[in-house]
Amino acid sequence: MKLPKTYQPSEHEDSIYALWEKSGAFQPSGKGKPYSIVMPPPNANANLHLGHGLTLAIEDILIRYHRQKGENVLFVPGADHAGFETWVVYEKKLVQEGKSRFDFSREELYKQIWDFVAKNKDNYERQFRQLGASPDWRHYVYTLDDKIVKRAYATFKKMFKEGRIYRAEKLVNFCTYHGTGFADIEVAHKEEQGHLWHIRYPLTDGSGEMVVATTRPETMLGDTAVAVNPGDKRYAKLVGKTIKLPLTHREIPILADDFVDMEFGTGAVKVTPAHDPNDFEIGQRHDLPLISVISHEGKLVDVPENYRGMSVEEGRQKILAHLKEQGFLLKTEKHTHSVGHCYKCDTVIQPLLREQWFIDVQPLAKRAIEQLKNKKIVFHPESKRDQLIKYLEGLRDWNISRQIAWGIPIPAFQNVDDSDDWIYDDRVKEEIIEVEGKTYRRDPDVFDTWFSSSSWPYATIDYPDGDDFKTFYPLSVMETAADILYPWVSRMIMFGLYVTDEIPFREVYLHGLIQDEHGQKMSKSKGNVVNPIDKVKEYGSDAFRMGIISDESAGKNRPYDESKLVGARNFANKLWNITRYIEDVLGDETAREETKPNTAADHWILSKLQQSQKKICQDLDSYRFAEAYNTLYHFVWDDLADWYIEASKTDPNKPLLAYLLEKVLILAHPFAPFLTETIWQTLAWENESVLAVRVIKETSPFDSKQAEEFGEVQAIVAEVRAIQRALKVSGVTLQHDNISFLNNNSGVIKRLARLKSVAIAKKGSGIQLTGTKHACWLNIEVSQARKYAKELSDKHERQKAIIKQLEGRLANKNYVENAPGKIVDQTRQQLTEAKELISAIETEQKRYAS
RNA sequence: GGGUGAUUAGCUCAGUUGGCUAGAGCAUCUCGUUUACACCGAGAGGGUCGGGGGUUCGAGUCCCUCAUCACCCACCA
Repeated sequence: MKLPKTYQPSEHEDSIYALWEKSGAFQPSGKGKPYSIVMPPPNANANLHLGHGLTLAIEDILIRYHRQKGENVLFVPGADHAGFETWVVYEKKLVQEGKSRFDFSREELYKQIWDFVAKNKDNYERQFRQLGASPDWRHYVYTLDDKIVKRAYATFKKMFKEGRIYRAEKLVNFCTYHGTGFADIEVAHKEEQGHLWHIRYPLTDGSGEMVVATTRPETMLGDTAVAVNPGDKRYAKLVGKTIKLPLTHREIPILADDFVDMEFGTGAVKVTPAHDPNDFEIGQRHDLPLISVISHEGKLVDVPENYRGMSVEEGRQKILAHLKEQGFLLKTEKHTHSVGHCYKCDTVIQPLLREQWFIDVQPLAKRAIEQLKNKKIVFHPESKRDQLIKYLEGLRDWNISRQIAWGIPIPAFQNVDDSDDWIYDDRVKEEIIEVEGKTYRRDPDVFDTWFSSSSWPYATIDYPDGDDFKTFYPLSVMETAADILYPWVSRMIMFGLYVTDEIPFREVYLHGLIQDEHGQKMSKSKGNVVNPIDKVKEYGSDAFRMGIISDESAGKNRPYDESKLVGARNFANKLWNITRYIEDVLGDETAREETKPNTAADHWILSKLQQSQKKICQDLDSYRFAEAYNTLYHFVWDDLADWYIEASKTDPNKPLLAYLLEKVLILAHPFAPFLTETIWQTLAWENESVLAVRVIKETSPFDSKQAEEFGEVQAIVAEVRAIQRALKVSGVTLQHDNISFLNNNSGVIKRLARLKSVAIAKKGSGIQLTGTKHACWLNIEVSQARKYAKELSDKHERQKAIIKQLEGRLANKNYVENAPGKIVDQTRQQLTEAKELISAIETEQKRYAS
C-alpha cells in the first residue's frame, strides 16, 4: 500500500503548490471563453481573517471550476496599501515608540510606512498560497504600483478637466485625533444618550426672547442666526428682528427657512453654518457669515478669551455653567440622537469647514443607476441591486482628500499668488513647480484609498491598450464582502462607466460576514478572532475551504462553526481512503478509458455520477457553493463508498473503479485542490499530468433500467438488515424461487446484507420480505419471527396512514380536476404501490397470527 | 425615521418557478471490528416550519398582519 492510513495535509500542501506554480497551471490557457476575476486586494499589512479565507475559497472554487470547463481563465492577485487603515496602525506603532507623526515630514513618513508594509507583504502572499488560491502571480498588482497610480491620475485629470472634480470650502467630516477628513460613508454613526438644552435668546430690542433647543451648546459661539419655519405663527412677528446672543453679545438675525420643523424642540433653531451641515445649507440660502469656533485640533478658537483653547467637551460644560448662572438655561431634557464617530479611534467627528477636493457624483451615479435598472449587472443576492440603487440616488458629493501621509499624492498644484488657481500636474515629487512663469505649490493631501481602488477592475488589467483588458474586460464576476457594496462596488461601477464606457463586471457575488460562534462580530478587541491559517494547520487547507463554504449563502452573515471544518477534514480523509482501497484493488491495472458496466451496481453508480456531476455544475453556475459541496459529499460518501465500493468487493470492475476515482478527483478538485492533486500525483497514472488543468467531460453511458434495478438490491438489503437487527439473528439465508434478478445479484446482496447465503428454494417457510416486488424470504422459524410482528404492525400502521391520505386526496374532486395530470397520475401510482405493499404486509401478519 | 435580511430538529443551516411521508451536518441513543477509512459501518429517536389571518385542489414556499432578532442607511436641531 502506497498511501498512509490518514491524509496528512501538511506533508503535501507546499510541494503541491510549488508543482502548480512551476507547471503554469494558473496561467490563462489562451483558449476558450474568457473568464476573469480580480481579487479584492487585501490590506497588505494586516493579518488574514476568516473573511479572506472565505473570499479566497469562493473565488478559487469558481476559478478552478471554470478552468475545468475549458475556459480561458485569468485570476488576478493583488494587495492594498490601505491608506488610512495602515496609517492608523503605523501611527500607533510610532506612539508606542514614544514618537509622533509630527516628528517627521510627510515624505519621511511615506518612506517609513512603505518599508514597514513591504516587510509584511510577503507574509500575506505566502498565506494566500497556503489557502490554495490559484491566481496567476505574474499578474500581481499592488495598489501603489505605477500603473495603478497613473490610472488614478488619469481619472483625476479627466474629471478635473471635465469639471467633475471641484475644489471647495465645505463642511467636512473631520477626526480631530487623526487630523483628517472623511467621506460621508466612512463616518460611524452611533445612537447616543445626550441632552437637549433649551436656551433663552433675548431679542436685541428688549421686547422678549426666543428659546432655542440644541444638543451642542458650545457651538452657539458660532451662531449666525436663529431660524424658524415660515409658517410658524408663534414666531411670524419676530422674523426680521435680531437676537443678542448670550455670552458673546453678538447680534444675529431671526429668519424663516423651510428646513425648520415646527414640531421639534421649540420650533426655533440656532444656526451655526460652520459646524452643522444643515445650518451650512441654511447659511448658503440666506447668505450668512461662517464663524468657525472649533479648530482642526478639536479646540475652541475665535471665541471669548475665557473659552479659548478648551476642548469641545470642556467648553460645553463651561458654557452650560455660565448660561445657568446668568439665567439663560431654561431646561435640560434627555435626548437620544445619532452621533458620528471616527471608526478607528471613536473620536466624535466634527463637521468643520475645509477646502477639499470633491467629486460631483450625481452624474456618475445616474449612469450607474441606469445600468443597474436595466439589469446589466447580475447580483447575488439579487436584493442588493435595489439597495445599491437607493444608495446611489441619495449620494452626496464625495470628499476625496485625506490629510495623511500614507497614500497616493493628489496631483494638483495651487498658484502661490492666486489661491483660486489650481492646476493638474503629475509631478508630485516636486513641492513647487513653475508653469507659464507662475509658481505653484503641491496640494499636501493624498487620495482617499477608495478613489484609486474604484479603478481596480480595469487598471489591474492594463486599460486601455493591454491585451488582458481587451480579452478579459468586463470582468466575469466581482466577488467581495457584502459590507463594501457601498464604499467599493458602487464606485467601481460609477468609475467603470465613466472611464471605460462599460460596466466593469457582469456579475457581483457578495458574501456575508463570518461572526463568532455566538453570532457576535469578530474583532480584535473582543478577542474572538479566528485566524484561518491556524485552521489550515489544524485541519488542512482543503478542510478549511470546504468547511468554510459549507454554510455559504449569498449575502448572509453566519456564525463560525468549527464542526464544519471537522466534517470536511473527515470527508477529505474519506476520499483518501477510497483511493487507498481502489489503488490496492487495482494493482498495476490502471486502464480506465473504456468503462464496461456489467452489474446493476455498475449501471447505478454511473447514473449517480451523471446526476451528481450535472447537479454540481448547475449549482456552481448559480453560485450555490454549499449545495454543490453537499452533492459532492453525498455522492462520494454515500453512493460511492457506502454502496458502490461495498457492492463491488464481491467482484470488482477494475476499469470502472479507476474511472470513478479519476472522475471524483476532478469533480472534487475545486473543493479540495491539495488533496485531489496529491492523490493524482501519488497515483501517477499519467506522466507529467496536473489535475488542476484537467477538464470536466461527459460521463460514461449506462443502462437506466439496470441502474434502477439496483434500487431493488438496496431495498432488499435494508429490509434484511432490519429483520436481523430486530430479531438479533445472523447467519441466515435468503431464499427465492429461482428469480433471475436475485441470481444475478446474489453475491452483492449476500455481502451487503451479511447473509450466510442466497439460495434457490421452493416457496418455503420463514419470513417473507415485504419491501420488494421480488418474492423472497429468510429461513427464520415463524415462531422466532413472531418477535418481528411488532415491527410489521408498525409498518402496517404507517402504510395505512399513507393510503388514507392518498385516497382522500383522490376523492377530492377539486384536486383531480385542478391539479396537473402529471401530479394526479403520480398520486394514483403511489396509491397502487402502497396497496401492494400493505397486502404483502398483511399476508405476513396472517402467517404469524396462526 | 427609512431600508434589508432572518425566525424550519438540541445546535448550525438547506429547502431554486407552491406538488411524494419537510432534508443535511454536528450532537444524542442502539448495535457493530466486515479485505480502504473509528477522521469508520448499520440503524434509531428528534420538527404543530415564530404567532394569527388569507389566497389555492394543495402553503415551509405566495399575500396581509403581529412579534422577536440582526444588520445597513440617514444632515431629527
